[in-house]
Amino acid sequence: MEETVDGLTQSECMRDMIPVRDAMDVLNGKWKLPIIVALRFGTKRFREISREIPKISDRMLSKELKDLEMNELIHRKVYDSFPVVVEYSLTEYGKTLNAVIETLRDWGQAHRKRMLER
Amino acid sequence: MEETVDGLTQSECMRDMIPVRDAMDVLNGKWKLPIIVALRFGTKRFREISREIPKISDRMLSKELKDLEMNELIHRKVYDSFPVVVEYSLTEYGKTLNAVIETLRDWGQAHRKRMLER
DNA sequence: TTCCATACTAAACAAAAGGTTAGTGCTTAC
DNA sequence: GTAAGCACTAACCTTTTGTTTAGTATGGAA
Repeated sequence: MEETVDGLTQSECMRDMIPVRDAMDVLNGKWKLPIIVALRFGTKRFREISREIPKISDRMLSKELKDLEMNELIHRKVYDSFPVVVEYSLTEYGKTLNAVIETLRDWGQAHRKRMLER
Repeated sequence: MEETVDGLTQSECMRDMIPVRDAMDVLNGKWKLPIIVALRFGTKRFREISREIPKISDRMLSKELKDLEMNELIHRKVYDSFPVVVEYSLTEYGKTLNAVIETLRDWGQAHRKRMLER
C-alpha cells in the first residue's frame, strides 16, 4: 500500500513539480517582472521600457522581451516606417499571470513580515 | 494625474515585486521543490531524502536544507545519540507554501498545454 | 557637421549557481 | 580488519546568468 497526500503518491507529486518549474521559469531572472509591470501600464517602445527600468542593459532587455514573446505573454508590433518603430504590449494571456503574481506577492509579504519579526 | 492599475501607481507595483521575488527565492534553484515534496510525505533523515531525489549531491542537499531551515520552512532535529541522528520535517509554516505551489502548478499546467498545442 | 535618438546585436568578461571528487569521525555488519 | 553507512564539509571545476563596451543603419535637430 502506497502512502498518499491529498490522494497523490510521492512520485505523482514529483511529476507535478515540472509545471511548477515551468511557471517559475516564465517569471525568472532579474528583469522579467519589472518588464511585465511596465507593460501593465500600457503599450511601450523599447527605449521607453529601458528608461523605466533603471540599470537594465539593452542586451538583457532585448533577450527578456524575446523570452516573454516566445511564451506569448507579450506582443511585438513593428511599424514599417523609417526608422522602424516597435511597440510592446501585454497579451490577454500575459494578464492571466496577474493572479499568479498576486499569490506570490501575498505569501512573500507575509514571509517578509515574519522574517523581520525575528 | 498619475496613471494607475487596480488603484496602484507603477512605482507601487514595482515595489510589490520585492515580495514576489522573496517568494520565488524561497522556492528557487533546482532542488528545493523536490525536497519539500519529499518532506510532505513525512519526517526523514538526510540519507533518506538523498535516496529519494535522484542525482542530488550531498553538497546541494546540505546547502538547500540549510536555506529551507533559515526560512523556517523545515525543522531540523538532532538526537544526541552516537552516531548522531538528524531528522528533517516540514513545519506548519512550510505547509502554507502548498497554496502557492498549487497556484504555480495550475498556471504551469495550462501553460504547458498551450505551448504544446503550437 | 556633429550630436543625439532608435532598436537592436556581438564579443568579452564577471558573478552566481551547481557539479565532482574526496575526506572527516563515528558505528555496525561481515 | 575491512567494508559500508551516517551526516556532513572543503576544494575545485563547469555551466548558466548577467554586465560592459562597443557597434550597426537610419533620421532629425543644432
